[in-house]
Amino acid sequence: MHLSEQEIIRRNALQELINLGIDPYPTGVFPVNASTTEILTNYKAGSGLYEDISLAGRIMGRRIMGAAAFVELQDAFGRIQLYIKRDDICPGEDKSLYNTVFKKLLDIGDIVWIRGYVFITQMGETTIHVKEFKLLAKSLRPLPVVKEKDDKVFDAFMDPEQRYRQRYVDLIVNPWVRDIFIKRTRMVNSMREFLNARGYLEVETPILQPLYGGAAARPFKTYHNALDTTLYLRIANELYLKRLIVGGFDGVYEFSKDFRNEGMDRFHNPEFTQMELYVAYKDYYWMMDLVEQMVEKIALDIHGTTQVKVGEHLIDFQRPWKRFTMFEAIEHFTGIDISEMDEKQLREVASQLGVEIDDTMGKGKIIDEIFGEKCEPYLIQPTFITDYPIEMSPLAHKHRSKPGLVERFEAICNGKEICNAFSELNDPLDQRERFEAQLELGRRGDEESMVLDEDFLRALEFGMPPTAGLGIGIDRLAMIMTNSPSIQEVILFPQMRPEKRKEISSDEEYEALGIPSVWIPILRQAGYSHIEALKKANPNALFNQLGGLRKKHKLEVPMPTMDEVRKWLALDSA
RNA sequence: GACUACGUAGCUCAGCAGGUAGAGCACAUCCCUUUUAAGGAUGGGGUCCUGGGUUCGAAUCCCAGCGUGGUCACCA
Repeated sequence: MHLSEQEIIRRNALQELINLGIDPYPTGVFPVNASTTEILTNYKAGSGLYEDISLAGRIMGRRIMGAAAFVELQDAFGRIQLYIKRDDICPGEDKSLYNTVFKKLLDIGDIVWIRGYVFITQMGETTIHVKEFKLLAKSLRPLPVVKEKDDKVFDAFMDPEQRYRQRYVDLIVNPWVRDIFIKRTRMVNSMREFLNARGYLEVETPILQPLYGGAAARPFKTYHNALDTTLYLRIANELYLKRLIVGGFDGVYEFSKDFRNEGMDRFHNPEFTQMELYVAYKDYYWMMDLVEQMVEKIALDIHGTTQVKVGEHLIDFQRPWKRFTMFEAIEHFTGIDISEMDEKQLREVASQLGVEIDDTMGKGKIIDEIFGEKCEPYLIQPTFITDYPIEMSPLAHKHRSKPGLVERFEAICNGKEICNAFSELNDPLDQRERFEAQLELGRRGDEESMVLDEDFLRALEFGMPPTAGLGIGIDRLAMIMTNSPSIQEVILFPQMRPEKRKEISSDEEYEALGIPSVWIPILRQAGYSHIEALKKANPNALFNQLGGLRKKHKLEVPMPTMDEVRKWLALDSA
């Protein structure tokens, strides 16, 4: 394993600690009776508070001045300054706890426990005067050091690749990241409270499904050995929740991790979270009211106000939200009333508006394209769009009065869909026809068409009450509620291409080639970190390179002969 | 999938009329008992993403690949 200079220094420090009889990774319960933020908000000079406190956390900065030092300690809530004075922690003759252990063997990143009392420095900073400290865990890798003054950040750790691959570092170093995920969880908690207060039952349904349904998407496929069968990771849980409505629950919901085998971008992660809710004896109008109430509550719970800043916009979730039918929205943004048009007229409108369509698209798809291009991006404040074309909605109930449409709505916010809901289709014969239309699309090559689920139809045939259903994208909503520009910012471990680790040969492998151990690190540094690379090397070039490195590192070892080098490479010494 | 930008020290970045690799932070040594993004001095640390090509000579120019971001396409 190749270690940087700083890593070697830390490992040496680790060994020295052990030699001093200090366990660098002790176990036990370490009492903590305060937190950083609590102290910073409550402490006042002369208040008599916090005279004997214990804290644990990570060292994030050190300013050493001879026999005293200031340390930045970070716990789960924030940072506080510590003051460590040599003669306080080393009252006797032996000053090694300060001079050696603290000054030389501790580093930024180490996790420590401290005990002391709070005071305020001459600079006015609330600080803990440390009487006692203990190392809880030694850190072997240098942490990026981010500094800040007057809200200006210096050397910010912002490379997205490193931030997402090493989220633990991101969380240590960027306090706003922790904040985003706390808000996300508060959002989920807020929804759960809202739904539980109404008596709906939180359930769990299968993630591994023999048939994937409930949405139009390509699935991930897997295999179960004992059952000798193909299974799919769910793309939605809709059909299972509706089975539960058939079963007699009158309100069920699930926070569902769903999986779709499609492209990734700043709005799509292959695994994402939806909350789906189904309530019997209700319709989509009723569901709109529920969504308004729930999202308004979320904004209030997270921000204490209904107004949320998202990018350039201030979005206000206060009820009631604007409502448009899809036809009204299109007329509003384009001035064209398409409600009575046939497919030919729609095609003309599309080309007139510069909306790209192709011959395979039917009426519903064309309308959807026009809406997606001309309306959706401009809907910034939360808006309900209702009454979608039937072709696009194979699981939604026919509109009670408008032919060709279904009782469906989406809430659009910041130019993006945040939820999708309908009066659920509960007519089993109609549902069978819709599935068959989907099968036809599949036969024509649509890879995302739905598959026919006989068991689901059987359930509907037993009778499902009129039901309102809702799917709400948790990641998308979290992006809005935390003002995050990308889905990766609201998923702790977003999907990334697997990190390729460079293969590095062990010392034994080098030695097996007859290479003296002193040369092994030199060879690695010269670029031959794997013996295969070494075997391919040109012996003359290698020989010269070794000579150079020997000089550079002032090595006291004899230079190998050309013959020896050729032997390492398994060449005849000709 | 297409286009585009980027990939240099642990971190943030400079260097690109091709000529021996730089800064700040971090790290090491020494001096400093209330400092604060950075006290002072000195010093160490690089397969300049990988592989080819052009060239006497490539971090720099060209090609390919890998990785990441952005835009577009796809994703109701």
